[in-house]
Amino acid sequence: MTPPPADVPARPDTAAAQDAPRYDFRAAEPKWQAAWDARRCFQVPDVPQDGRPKYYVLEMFPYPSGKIHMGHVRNYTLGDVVARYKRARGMAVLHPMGWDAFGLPAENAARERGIHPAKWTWDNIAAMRAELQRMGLSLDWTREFATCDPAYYGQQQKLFLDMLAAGLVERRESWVNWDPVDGTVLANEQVIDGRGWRSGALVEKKQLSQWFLKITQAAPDLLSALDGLDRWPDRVRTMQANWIGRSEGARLAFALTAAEGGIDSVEVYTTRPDTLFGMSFLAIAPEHPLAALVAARDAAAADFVAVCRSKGTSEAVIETGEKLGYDTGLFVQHPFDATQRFPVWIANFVLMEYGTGAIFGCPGHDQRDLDFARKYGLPVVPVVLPPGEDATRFAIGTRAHDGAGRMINSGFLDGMEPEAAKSAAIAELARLGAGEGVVNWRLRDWGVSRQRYWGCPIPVIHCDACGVVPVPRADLPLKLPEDVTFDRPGNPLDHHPSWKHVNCPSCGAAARRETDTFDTFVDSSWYFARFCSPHAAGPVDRAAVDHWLPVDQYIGGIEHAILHLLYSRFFTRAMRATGHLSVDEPFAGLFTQGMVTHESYRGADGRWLYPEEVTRAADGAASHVTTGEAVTVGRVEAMSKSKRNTVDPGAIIARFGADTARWFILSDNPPERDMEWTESGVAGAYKFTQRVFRLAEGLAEGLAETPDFAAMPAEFGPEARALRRATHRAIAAVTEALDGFAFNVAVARVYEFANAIGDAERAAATGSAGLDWARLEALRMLALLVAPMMPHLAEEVFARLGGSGLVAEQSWPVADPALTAAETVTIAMQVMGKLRGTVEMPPDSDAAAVIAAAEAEPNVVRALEGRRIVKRVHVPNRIVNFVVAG
RNA sequence: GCCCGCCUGGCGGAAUGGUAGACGCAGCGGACUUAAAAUCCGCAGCCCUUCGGGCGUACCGGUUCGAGUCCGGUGGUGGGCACCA
Repeated sequence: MTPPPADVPARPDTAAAQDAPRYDFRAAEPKWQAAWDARRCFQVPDVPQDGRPKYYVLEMFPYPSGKIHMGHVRNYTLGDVVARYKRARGMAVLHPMGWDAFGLPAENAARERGIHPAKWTWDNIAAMRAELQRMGLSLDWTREFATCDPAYYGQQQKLFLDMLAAGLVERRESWVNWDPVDGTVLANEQVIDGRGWRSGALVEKKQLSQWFLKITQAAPDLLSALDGLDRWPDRVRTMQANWIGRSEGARLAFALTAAEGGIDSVEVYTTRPDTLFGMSFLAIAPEHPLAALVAARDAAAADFVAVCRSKGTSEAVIETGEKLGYDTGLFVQHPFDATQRFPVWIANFVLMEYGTGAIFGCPGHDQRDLDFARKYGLPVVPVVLPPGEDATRFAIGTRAHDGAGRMINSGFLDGMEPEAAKSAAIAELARLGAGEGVVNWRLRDWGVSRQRYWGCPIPVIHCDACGVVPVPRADLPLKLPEDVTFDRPGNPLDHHPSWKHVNCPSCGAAARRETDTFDTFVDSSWYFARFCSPHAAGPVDRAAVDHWLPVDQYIGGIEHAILHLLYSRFFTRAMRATGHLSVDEPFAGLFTQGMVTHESYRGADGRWLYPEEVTRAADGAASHVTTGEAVTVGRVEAMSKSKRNTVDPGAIIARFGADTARWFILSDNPPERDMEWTESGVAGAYKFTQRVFRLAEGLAEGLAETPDFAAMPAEFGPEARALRRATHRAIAAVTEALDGFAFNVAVARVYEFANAIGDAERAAATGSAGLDWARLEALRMLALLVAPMMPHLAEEVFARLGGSGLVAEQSWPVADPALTAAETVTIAMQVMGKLRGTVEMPPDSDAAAVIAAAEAEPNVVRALEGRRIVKRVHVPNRIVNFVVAG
């Protein structure tokens, strides 16, 4: 075990400090967790009858990697604060937890270490569950499930068959990243610089027949319903809207001057039909059917297509790579002027998945087209003249002009603005029968087939006579075979000796099971619904989902802003269409948290070092704890295993306690921002847990007997009144902060409150009337206010102050407005917006009184000297501002 | 490349268009202690010589009596880009 860094206090359990009473979290945390458990504080029925309003809090469930990381601690702490707070506010809170348990890492572990994916996964779940339970989360563990359990994925298979029957599923060809050496499909993240991560082989695109969920059918609804998601962050809604990508444009056909293998025209989608007269070439995707025809007779074209194919399927790679083209020698005619001909190029930046897989190139007004035209010496004709430019001299340089202006060089469109020209061009295309105005969507159908073992089997059978036949429902769940090996490349399901060989349920002839499994995004697209009735015989219990859905507050990482959330929104619609639930949106409220970051460290030899291997001297110099060699402190960045800048939550909780970890993670900064984990921050949070405990002990020990909380004194002295004002202001402020997800502000208000209690403790010797009672009130309220954040400490303090029952079962306190009112307000006095002083006034003083007070202030008088007051601005209880002339 | 964020003292951050820097961390000074740790109290944006004044929320510009906050642009930095979860 490595010694603690120099700036962290000695281990609390061995620290000297015999004089100060110490909060023993090691005893308290398990004790209160057991107490909550015994009282089943956090369990709710599938269909409650007690009339409390429902509140469903959900954090994105974890992938069971084996250990929780700080991102989990942050996510589940945020959710737990909400759950505990809403429960205290009188709501029936559903707060479940489970495991997103299928996925690639389990197969990687199997290949690398020979562990079966199931054993690896279930062992990881057991370890992570224990860690989560030590955090003291208010979870209903009776609802726990893992997606790799047939009890879950069998229900998912039923949902799929329902969607198949409802016409929401389709089988078709699509392109995948193929590793020819490993004989396997690669995820984009497994393609590194165009090569397979394990084999190093050049990756190629390959076409496979795959299952698709028809999410594009829902595109208009998925887009328009975003408006109603008013408790989602705007940026997530914007990102989804852009992803769905509705655009208005034109679809038009360009006739080839000579037909190629039966193809006599190329269809193009464009959002800029107004710029058709600026065309200088036509470009098709390397996967376009016409490209294949050309490649069949032209070896150089075939080579070019093969090079493009080696780039993989990632859009980021395609769009950032060098723009390359191949001139096919073919020509198309301009739809408005058949005498004009343009070359047809195959271009690597044209995406087959978007529009029609072909574009017309207008270099003057599209940057990508311009880059391409400059590279290959194609003409650049400006057709939109920017305002203030001279048509006879305007030319495009290295920047395409995509802004406003008037049409030039454009025949019948000349003089129009682009918007009008779009309509006119579309009308003309329609008149000529060459094209039409269309709405296009960027969103593509959701390919759910994966050539992997550790996923939910797709429940269909392929029969030569009958085609695709669903697995009979009586045979569900269709379980994964357990006797699989990972000693050779490819999908173990595919080369299992017997699993895929079945008889056709329809005709009885020999047939083959589908050996693909579902994308793990399918598993996570309906788990929130299953949590409502995790033991139901069907996918969901209708009464349970009707009661609990939608999720009132969903919390997770911003990295899921698009795919997971969009797929879940689609799945909810598909489940409604197939009669499983009634809501149309799964998540009424969404909160996206930032990442947890840490400094990174490198030793003299360039190796990354773990934080516990590094110690910092007083001057900030870093060195290795054992060798003493100098350490380079690197950037603060997201915790990752490769940079070794991770901090193990298990170690933190063992050393400082769960409440300390929770408190620090909440206090550091606003939850939507990235937070930096620092050792001094944890130490500070730990000190505060002790301070709260000491404040409570200070009252309990300083008095012969604890005041009777039920008997409020008739009279309070000035100190007691001040404390009571602080107490009720803290209640109001913490409540407001929690409602607004401003947990760091809630923490700050608690600190202020604790400072006020400390002041009262020192004043206690004066014997101020009612002060002991006010201190008891303050400390009990403090316990209630910190309870969502530090639940164990809250219970301990509350119990020591004579509270009966559990804090977890107490109602949230309510501030008394009579006690929170201010006696005076501070009004800022400005001259021309510059602060010249402040004045104390009774609240809601009228303008004349405030202005008179300001004009009597020497500093203001000095600033006004020799100037004429033009205007006096008065904002009640805030400021007075003199506008002067001269 | 495209889409979306973020940028305030040494650090994390606070601030319905109305006193910028609450609160915490680190720091400095003091109390307590034989001493240290722990604890408690106080100070603290930068600059000018003080009463007082100037500057200051990445940078440039705009709207406003008044801008960290609203608008336009620039720079830096982070997330996503469809088979990682």
